[in-house]
Amino acid sequence: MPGPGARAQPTDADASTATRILDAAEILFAQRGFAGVSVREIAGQVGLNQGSIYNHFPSKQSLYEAVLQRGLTPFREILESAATELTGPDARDALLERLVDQLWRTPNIAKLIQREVLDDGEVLERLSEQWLRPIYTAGRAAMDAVPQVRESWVERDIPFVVLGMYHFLFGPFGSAALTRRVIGEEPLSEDMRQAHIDFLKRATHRLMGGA
Amino acid sequence: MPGPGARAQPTDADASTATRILDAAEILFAQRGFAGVSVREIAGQVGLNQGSIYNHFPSKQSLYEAVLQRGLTPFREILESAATELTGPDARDALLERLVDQLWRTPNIAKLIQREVLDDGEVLERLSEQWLRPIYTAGRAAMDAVPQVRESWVERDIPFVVLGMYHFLFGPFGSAALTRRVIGEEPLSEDMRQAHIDFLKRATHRLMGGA
Amino acid sequence: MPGPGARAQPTDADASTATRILDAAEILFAQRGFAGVSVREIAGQVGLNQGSIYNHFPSKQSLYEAVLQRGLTPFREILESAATELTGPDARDALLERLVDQLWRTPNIAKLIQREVLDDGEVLERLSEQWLRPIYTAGRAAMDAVPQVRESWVERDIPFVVLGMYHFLFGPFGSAALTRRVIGEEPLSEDMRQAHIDFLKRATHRLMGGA
Amino acid sequence: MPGPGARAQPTDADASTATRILDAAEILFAQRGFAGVSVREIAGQVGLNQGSIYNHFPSKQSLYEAVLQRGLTPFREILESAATELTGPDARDALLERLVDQLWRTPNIAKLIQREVLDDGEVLERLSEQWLRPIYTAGRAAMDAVPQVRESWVERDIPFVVLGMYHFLFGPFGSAALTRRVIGEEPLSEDMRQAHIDFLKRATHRLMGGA
DNA sequence: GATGAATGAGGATTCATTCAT
DNA sequence: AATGAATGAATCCTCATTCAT
Repeated sequence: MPGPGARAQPTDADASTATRILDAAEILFAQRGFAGVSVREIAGQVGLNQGSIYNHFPSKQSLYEAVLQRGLTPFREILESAATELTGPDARDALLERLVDQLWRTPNIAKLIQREVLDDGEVLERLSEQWLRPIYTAGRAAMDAVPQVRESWVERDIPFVVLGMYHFLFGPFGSAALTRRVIGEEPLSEDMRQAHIDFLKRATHRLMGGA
Repeated sequence: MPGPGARAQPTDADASTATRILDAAEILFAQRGFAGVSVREIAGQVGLNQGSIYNHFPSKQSLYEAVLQRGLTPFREILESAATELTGPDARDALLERLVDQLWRTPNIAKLIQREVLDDGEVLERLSEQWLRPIYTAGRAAMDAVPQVRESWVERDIPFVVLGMYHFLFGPFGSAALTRRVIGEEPLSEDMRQAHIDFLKRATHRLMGGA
Repeated sequence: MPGPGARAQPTDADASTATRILDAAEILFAQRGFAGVSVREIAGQVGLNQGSIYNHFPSKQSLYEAVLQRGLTPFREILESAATELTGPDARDALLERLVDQLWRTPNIAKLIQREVLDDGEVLERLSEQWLRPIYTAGRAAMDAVPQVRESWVERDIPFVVLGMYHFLFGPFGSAALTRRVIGEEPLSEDMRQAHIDFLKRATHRLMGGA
Repeated sequence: MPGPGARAQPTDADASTATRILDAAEILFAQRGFAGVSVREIAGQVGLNQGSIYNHFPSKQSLYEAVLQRGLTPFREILESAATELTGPDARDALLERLVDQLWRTPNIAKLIQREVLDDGEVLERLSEQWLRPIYTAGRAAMDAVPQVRESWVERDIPFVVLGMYHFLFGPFGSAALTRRVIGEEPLSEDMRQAHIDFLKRATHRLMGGA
């Protein structure tokens, strides 16, 4: 089983070329965004000629989308099963754990998602309509069903609580630089991973008013 | 007094050219990042020839930095005064209020900061060393002085609490698209601004273990 | 009396602006050629705004020509008087001395002339037709009148002898870098000036077959 | 065997693209200098898109250096073998002949070298340290060994004699325009080539005091 | 006369993409 | 599949020149 950040390392030479391209692209796009990365650079990272990329992906845009698609698929699966089962604190904790687990497996994807959110890109549009809105609705329903939540937040807070959950989940990846520079800890260590999971449960519990 | 998002609208034609360039650049850089914006586009937005930009800023990079510098100055002032006075819950709430206030005044800057954090850019480096680290140290000291905090979090959580505060503050701007698409609310409305401030206080209070 | 290379130093602030522009332009054009120098750079050297140049010269090209014109005028006068008097070795030596003298007074002009020759520029065209060809004709007639020359060179050599004279005269300026780097002497020193004059006489005497 | 000025004509369409670029660049750089030539113009001369140049040379500067490098290599070889064998008048004449021969093969290079000397460029720096200074030292030693030279020049003249040799060699190429305009002869004709060689030997002999 | 700002053309270089080999 | 070379558009930036102030 690959450890966290598996794709953050340069990939084995014997992986399929398409996979190696995806891996390199994922890292670079996560580091500098779509516009900040050139096809040449990706090719160079893979040890490939610039034009060879186009034997595997019809365009830079489609390569980018393939990266996202590959990275999002596990989340889609997690969310799909969750949407119907969000019944109580335990289910919520289980969901959180699976999400955090997956995020730590592909931290570049976490960054890419945050970039997409910042860019308000097309991918976000599709993502929103298909996965996030349903999950949000389910999540709100679940929260509404918990008396402690209803009592501890006013209606107006709820969106922020949800957004807060998003940031609690994704933040550590997008803010890795901040952690390193300001807090002085290596953000993607196994140590931090454990701490992230623990914190998430405690913080959620607290935000949920003790439930 | 200019309302929230003052600089989000194209600026008056009678403002100084440099200011109009800064305004246009701020909006575009916030929307699409440094690499995603061309000098030509900025110039076009101002109604200027491409080369005329260089009568006011020696390079695209320096224009970008000027945007950040202008946007960060108010925060610098807020943080400067705060660093010495972070004495208790009231001081904390006051600081939060001033920060949120400023963020809502210049939401583009909030996005730009999040982009800088994602990019781990040079600006972040300077920012970290000069202001964020000191503020973090002061903030941690303040938190350590509060018994409720010490009791309610384990040592390991603290960095996440701090990061969480960052996300509570900045998140709504960077995630505006998410709010609009998933939650279905207009994220930069006056309504949301009020809700943001209220939520922040409540959430902080709660994260601080009731203090 | 100004020493050699008078115009090679930045000029007095109280000289007329046009003169200061000419001085700066002369130095820069000599160093890097017409295409290698920008109007902005000249203006900067004079401490003037870019546009101010155009209060004194209608275009970069015309400034360049003014530099040449100013620099060439003394030579024109020398050559004009010489063309009619080139009667024997003494007249020849006197002409040489006056030419070398003038060249050392304005070494930048010497370089500029060599650049013009390399570029086969328009200035060279006018120069050739008006002064150089007449002087050449007169010079050849003078040489033909000297038995030692007739005897010591074949007809075919004469153009090269003349060209050689040109290079003996102008070479040390255009090749100043060579002198400095290869021979290891400071090429524009007073010492070298004296040596140049002495050498020229000896070399000419020798090339002229002892006359 | 290619005649003189072989590279002065636009090159065969079936030569390698890099070679055709080098050929076009050599001609243009010789005519107008580095700053006076645009990449677009070189590309146009080769019938290539502007950007295609960069498939063969990473920058204009490096293309320029490649032109020089290619042109200088034969001289390097000539000088390398000569530096050790400069034993007497015959060796000197042989060296001269080989140099003139090579210069007439690549007259553009002769002009380029003169431009470099005028510009005091980086190439000149490297050239000086590696080839010219050693050759100069060897040449001076050779001259010092010849009694006629010692007797016919004063110590102070020697650098000028050496510079004079340089100009006798390279002058006709850089001054081609002068020859054409003032003397009225076609400077790069086979006729002139022969005359150049003959003159050089005679002039050298004379400058060397008959040796 | 000087200035700062404007302009359009052109500077070198990079871009994503195509295509023959 | 992979490559090297080609392309046209776009990149940032500098150019000479103009003009209102």
